[in-house]
Amino acid sequence: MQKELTTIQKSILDFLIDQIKGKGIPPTLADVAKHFGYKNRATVQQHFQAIEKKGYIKKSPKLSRGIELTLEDKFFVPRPVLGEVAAGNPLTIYPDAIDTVKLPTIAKMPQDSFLLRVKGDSLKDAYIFSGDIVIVNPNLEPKNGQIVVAVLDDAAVVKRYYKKRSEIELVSENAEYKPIVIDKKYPSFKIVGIVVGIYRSMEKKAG
Amino acid sequence: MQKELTTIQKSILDFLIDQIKGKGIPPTLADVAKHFGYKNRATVQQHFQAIEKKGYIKKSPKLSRGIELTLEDKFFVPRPVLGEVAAGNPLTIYPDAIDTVKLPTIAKMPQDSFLLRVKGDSLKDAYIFSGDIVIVNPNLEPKNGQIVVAVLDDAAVVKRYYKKRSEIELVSENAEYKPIVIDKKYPSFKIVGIVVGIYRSMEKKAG
DNA sequence: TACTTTAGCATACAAATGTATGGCAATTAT
DNA sequence: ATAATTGCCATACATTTGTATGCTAAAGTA
Repeated sequence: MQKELTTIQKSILDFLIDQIKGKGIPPTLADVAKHFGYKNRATVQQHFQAIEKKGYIKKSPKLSRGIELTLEDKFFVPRPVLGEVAAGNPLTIYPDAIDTVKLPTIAKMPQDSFLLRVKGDSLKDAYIFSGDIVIVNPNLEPKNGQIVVAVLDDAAVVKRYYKKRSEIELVSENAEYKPIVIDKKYPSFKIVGIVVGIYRSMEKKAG
Repeated sequence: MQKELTTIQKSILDFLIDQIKGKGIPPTLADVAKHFGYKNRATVQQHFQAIEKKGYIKKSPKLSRGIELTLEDKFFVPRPVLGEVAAGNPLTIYPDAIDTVKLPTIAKMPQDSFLLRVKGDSLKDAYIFSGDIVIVNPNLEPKNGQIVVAVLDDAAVVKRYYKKRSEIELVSENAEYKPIVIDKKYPSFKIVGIVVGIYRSMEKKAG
């Protein structure tokens, strides 16, 4: 059983995961200190010791960057699924994480990106299906033809994005659904992010 | 265009790949020196310079373990893609997808899953498409109805698995392809593993 | 109140690490 | 024959890196 991490310890562990999974190489004490604005490596050192004591990482003494994640089998990283998003008709976004999926480490998770589970089949011609997990990057500008997550009056949809002169079209890749057309001035409309990847677990589907 | 590596440079690069892929963290000069029996780090240093000059790696100056591989896809950094596998007709497994990875290396992989890129559309009704990455676990026994990777005469296929009395049926989820029926005694048939997940990147598909 | 945990700082030090320079022998190319 | 490349070694040096120790302060707990 693992003890609870404090908020700061958690954020440091997140940074470690981010670096190891993202950059492929664990950071040094100095790297972490710099990232968090610490003036001293010893501060990070002590955080590492605390995190290791609680069993979340393992350190190889004297070895530079000798930090290993002990979390899991390394092939999958647990990530929170923030909500459900409709590929057909709009669905409500839940404020808290609704689920956790084990995301394969190959899946590129850019900084700040998050996961949503897709409901509905309006994107079936784009090969996205109900139950799939989409990886959403909120820091990218949508380009025409990309699949985006958008919010309309507190409901979220996954659609293909097309910018027109004075309006934005959100298109389903399923003839049964008609495009949603939004005037640019529409108040409660917002692009949440771009879908950069899809993951689907086969574990429970045997037939 | 990349220049040819010498035999020694190649073996050092192989070691680098092996460490980065396998251990997850690039080695230091001293690590490499020790592995090859060099009495001096400078020797490795010079090999690195030569290899970098030829474009196979990139070094971050002054940074410990600051070696990056430039060959690869980067998208699949944590795991090499071992080859392509046919969802339609059998396809040969390419050993040169990443030139150091051959099928036997499966045994060498520290964890228990590997990746294959799917070609063909025979599983489109199972929502797996050409270009998708399937995550394969070789340590599971196939159950009826599960999607498996199998090898038939040096070619690999992804199909749904059904065990009959005296034979095994590999079924495509696409009416255009007929099931492959294999007698259990068939010599060059082997189940490689079970597909436990699918990952698809959207990066390059903008339309 | 006293004690523990958390969070941060400063300083000091040994070892690890990357780098620069020069030397030497063998091979290969010009 | 000369030059360039390859492969390896030695030494020296500045940083980087991990570690140890002690100090301060805030917050929570017994």
